[in-house]
Amino acid sequence: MKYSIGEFSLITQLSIKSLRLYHEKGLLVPAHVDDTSGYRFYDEANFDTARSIKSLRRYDFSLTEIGELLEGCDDEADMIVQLERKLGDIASKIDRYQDISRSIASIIEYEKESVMDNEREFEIEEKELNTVLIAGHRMRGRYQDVGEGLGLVCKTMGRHISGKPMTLYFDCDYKEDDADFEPCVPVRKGKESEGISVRELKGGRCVSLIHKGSYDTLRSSYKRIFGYINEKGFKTVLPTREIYRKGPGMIFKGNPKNYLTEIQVLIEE
Amino acid sequence: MKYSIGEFSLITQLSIKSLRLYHEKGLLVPAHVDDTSGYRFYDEANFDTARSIKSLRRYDFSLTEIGELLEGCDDEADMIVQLERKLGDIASKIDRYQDISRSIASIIEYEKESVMDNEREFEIEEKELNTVLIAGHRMRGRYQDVGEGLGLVCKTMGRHISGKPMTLYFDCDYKEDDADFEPCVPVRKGKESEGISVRELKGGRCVSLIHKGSYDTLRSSYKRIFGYINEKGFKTVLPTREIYRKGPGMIFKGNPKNYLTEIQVLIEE
DNA sequence: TATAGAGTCTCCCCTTGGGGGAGAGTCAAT
DNA sequence: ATTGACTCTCCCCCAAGGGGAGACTCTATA
Repeated sequence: MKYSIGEFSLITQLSIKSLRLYHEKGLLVPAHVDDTSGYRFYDEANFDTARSIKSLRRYDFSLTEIGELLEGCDDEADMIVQLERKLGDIASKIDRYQDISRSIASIIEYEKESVMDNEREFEIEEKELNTVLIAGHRMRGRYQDVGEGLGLVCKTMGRHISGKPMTLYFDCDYKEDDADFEPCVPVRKGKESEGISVRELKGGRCVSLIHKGSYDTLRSSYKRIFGYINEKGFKTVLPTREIYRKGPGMIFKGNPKNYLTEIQVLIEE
Repeated sequence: MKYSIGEFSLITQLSIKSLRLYHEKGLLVPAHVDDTSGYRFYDEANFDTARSIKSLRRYDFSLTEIGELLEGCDDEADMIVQLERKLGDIASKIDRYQDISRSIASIIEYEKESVMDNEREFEIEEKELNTVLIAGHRMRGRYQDVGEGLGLVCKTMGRHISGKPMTLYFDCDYKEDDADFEPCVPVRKGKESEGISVRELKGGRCVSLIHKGSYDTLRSSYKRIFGYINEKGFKTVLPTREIYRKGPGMIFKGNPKNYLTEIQVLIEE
C-alpha cells in the first residue's frame, strides 16, 4: 500500500513541510519516488520511522541526533546511553530555568515592595534596631565607590543575603576623597573570606529618616536628621547607616527620583 | 568620555557582533556615530542600557521583549507585569522539561530491564499470581487489533499505570477474525470510563512460559505450554494471559527477535 | 476528451541571536 | 608614508520548519 505525502501527513500528524525536510535530511526516505513527477510515496515501514521521529522530537532531540540514533539503532545499549545523555541535558536545562525563575521572583518581590512605599512621604522617626548578622567590606575612598564594594559583597555572599544592602560610615564628618566606610548586607550565615568580614552588628535606639530621590541630594536629609538630633540633645554613636531600600534596580537603573534611602543614626540611651 | 566598540565590548562583555545587532534593532544606540567613518562611539549612559540588556538576556527575554521593556521602562508597574508573564513562561518550560525527563527516565528503565532478560533462555515454570487491579478494554476482532486497544487503554490511564501491558484471551481455541480479548494494564487506581473497565483480576496458580521473538511465532510457545499442561493433567481457567515484557518499544520498533512475551495459563488447584 | 480543482513539486525568503569571514576603509604610531 | 590594529558593511551559516510563488500532475466530472 502506498500513501501520498498528504495522506501520510494526515496519518502521522507530521506536516508536509516536515516530511520533505526529513526526506532531504535522509531521516525518513519515502519508499518510492516517482521518476517523472517527483511525487513521494510512503509505505508501511515508513510509519515506524515516522513514529520514532515524532517521539524523539517530542523528547527534544535534534534532527541530527535523531539521524544518528536511526543509523545505529541496532545496538540498543547505545540508545540507552544517548537517552541518558539527553536526560542529563534536560536536567541541566531544568536547573537553569529554576535559577532564572528564582531570580525573577526575587526581582519581582523587590520591585513590588518598593513600589508600595513609593507614594508615601517620610518623616523622621525614632525606633529600636535589632542586632543583625552582616557581611561587609571595609574600604576607604570616595562615596561613589560604594557601589563597587556592594557588588563585591553581594556576589560573594550570594543567596545567604537576608536583607537590603547598606553602608556603614565611620567618619564623624563629611570627607570627599578619603571616607572610611563599609558596604555590607545582612546575611543568614556565612564565613569570612578575603576582604569580607562577617559579624554581628549591634542594634539599639536610633533616629531614622527615609530619603526619597537621587543620592546627590542625600545631604539635605542628613542636615534634617542631624538638626533633629541636636534639637533633642541626643548623643550619636558611630557608625551611621544608610540602607538602600530602593536603588538602581537589578535590571534597570530606574528613575533616581524614586530611590529610597533610609538614614539611621544610633543614639546613646 | 567616549568608548570605541572594541573597548565597550571588553567592558560590557558583549560581543562586537551583538553590539552591532543591538544597534541595528535600536536597543542600544551608540551615543555618537561618526558621519564619515561610520565608527560607533559609546558613552556612560550606554553602560546602563548594556547592563539591562545583559540581565534580561540572561533571564531568557528575547530581543523584541527587551526592546518593549526598554521603551516603556518608565512605568515600573508595567515591568512587573512583564516579569510575571516571563515567570509564567519559565514555569511552563520547567513543567514541560520535567514531563520529558520523567518520560525518558521511564523509557530508560523499560529498556534496561528488558536488555537484562535478553540473554536468558526460558523454560516453562509454575508459579503463583497475585490479584491485581487492571484497566481493560474488551473487544472483538483480529489479534492485530490488540495494539490499538492497548494504545487506547494506556493513553486513558496515563500515569496510573503500574505494570506491563497485557492481553486477556477469552476464547478456548484460536480464532482468526473474531477473537474475544481484552487489552489491559495494571493500574494503581482509576475510574471507569467509556469502554474502559477497571476491576480486580484474580490471581492463582499458573503455568508460565516466556516466549522470545516475534509475535508471529507465538503459537509454537502456546503449543509447548499446552503440551505441558496436558501432560500434567491440569485443568485450565480462562482467560489466558499474554504479558508484553518487551515489545516494540516506545521509540523504536526494535528487533522482533528480542521481543519477550510471557504466556500465563491459570490452572485449577 | 477537455477542463477544473485539488495535490504536489522545487525554489526562495523569513524567523532568533548571533558567528565567521571578505573586502574595504580608518586610526594611530613609527 | 607605511604598517598593523580597528572598524565598517555585506553576505552566508546554524535549526526546524512556515509561507508562498509558479509550475506540474492527478482525478473526477461534464
